[in-house]
Amino acid sequence: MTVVTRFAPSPTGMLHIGGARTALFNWLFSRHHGGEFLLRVEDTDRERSTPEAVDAIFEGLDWLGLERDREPVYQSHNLARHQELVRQLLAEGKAYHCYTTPDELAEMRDQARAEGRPTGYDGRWRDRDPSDAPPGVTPAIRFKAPIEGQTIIDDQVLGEVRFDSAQLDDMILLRSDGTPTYMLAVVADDHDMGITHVIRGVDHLTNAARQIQLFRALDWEAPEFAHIPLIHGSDGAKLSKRHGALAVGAYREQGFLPAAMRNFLVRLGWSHGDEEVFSKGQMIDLFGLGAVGKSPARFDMDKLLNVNGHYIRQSDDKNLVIAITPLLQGLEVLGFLKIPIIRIESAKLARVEGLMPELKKRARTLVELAENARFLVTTRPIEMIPKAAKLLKGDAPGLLQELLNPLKSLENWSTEALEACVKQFAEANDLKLGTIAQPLRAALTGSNASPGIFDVLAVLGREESLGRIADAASTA
RNA sequence: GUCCCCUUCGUCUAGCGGUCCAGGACAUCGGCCUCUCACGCCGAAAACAGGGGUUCGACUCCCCUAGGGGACGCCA
Repeated sequence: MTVVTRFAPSPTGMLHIGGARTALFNWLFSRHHGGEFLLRVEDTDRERSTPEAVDAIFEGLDWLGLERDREPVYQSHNLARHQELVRQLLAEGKAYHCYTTPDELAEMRDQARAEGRPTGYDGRWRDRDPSDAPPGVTPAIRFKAPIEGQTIIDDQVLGEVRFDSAQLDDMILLRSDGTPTYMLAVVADDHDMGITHVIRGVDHLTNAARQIQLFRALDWEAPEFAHIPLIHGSDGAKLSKRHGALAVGAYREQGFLPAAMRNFLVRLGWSHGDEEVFSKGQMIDLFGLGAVGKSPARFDMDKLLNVNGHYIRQSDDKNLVIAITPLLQGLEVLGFLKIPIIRIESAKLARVEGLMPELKKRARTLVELAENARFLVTTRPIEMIPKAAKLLKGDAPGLLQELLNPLKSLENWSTEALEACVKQFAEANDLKLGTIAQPLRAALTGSNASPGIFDVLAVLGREESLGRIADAASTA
């Protein structure tokens, strides 16, 4: 049997971190088994679904590298089939018309809660004669759920979970306006799409029980279910925008790499011994539902940052330059067009690439990387941060002025030669290296922290370096 | 309120009855490297929620309590 999984978001919002992980697990599971990963847009909701949200979800999945097989299914397109199924259930006596109004329902729930009873629908129209139907009320259609016994979910992550059937009320299959509800649509579409494994958040656990009942009523075999624990915020509460429930697009903007995101996400709930780093291929090889934990995980930004830093260090220098070039240019939005504010000559980009091996050790996001590389592409006189300006007080300008001479006469502008030259200068003047290196750093980078100063000198080149040093020397 | 699920260092987790005075990673704190900041390396501190069982032996199995989470819509 070929494994077929699906990711079924409702396009009422962005693709957030929890949804992304659900998608990842479904994708990994299908890839591991050489099966298919499908996408279904659950847009049975009236106005709440938007095309923008659909686009955002597709973009998010693309960015994460979770390619789908087959074209996405739009649940709303299956309206006729859903309605037909309800007619069938009705004809078989497995569903019935319910004339209870929303107000009555609310009243019923309040009372049940007050009396300590389950708050579900009490089945008041289940066996009532249709001739009792009040005039002017268009009925909804409810499922005639089994009253006795238990419904058992053999969950691939949680194990066996049982619900007393009495606990599961008669859910609505078709709204009074004739549109199908989620519960019916999911079952119908999962069956029609040939879904073999449903992997989703535990918030769907009770739904699984209801859906199993529906599968039985329809005489269909239910898929396997796997309910994965939710992701909580750093304070243990439900994940909200305050602590990371951002759209995946927001993470891209913050400079996270898809590979890092995948690695971070897969480790939230899944593990393989002591291993922390997994390539796409390794994840696919190793992933299994048996190694998925049952307890909820908290979102940890520090860990994400660390993982991202790791992947940045592993990345190819050229690719990193390409990735940060737009950040370096800055983008001005004019209508639909994004236009670079600054044109950067290729010679300057070459500097960035030259220093990249050093730069990438110091960044945990692409945004940070770009910021740290910015001094390489700015034009003289460069800006100084306050801490750098401070380094250029006192003797510093004078020392830099003196350093200019040996530097100017240097034949070979290489890291090694530059290091030898500056060290010799320090020794000759009885200075600790730091005494000259720090002002030099400020002069060249405008900052008090940067990659090794000799590397910076070498990458900046003779002319630019000398110019920047002269600029700083004349601040006195 | 009813039902369901979960519970190992601050966080993510390893552990599937003895190999555990509990291992890894992030974060934290020391140290080394050192021109700064990083990277890297070395080291430290840090957990089996509590109580009962079962067993020769429980982090591992069962029960209870506590805490946390989820579901209870003519939303998905």
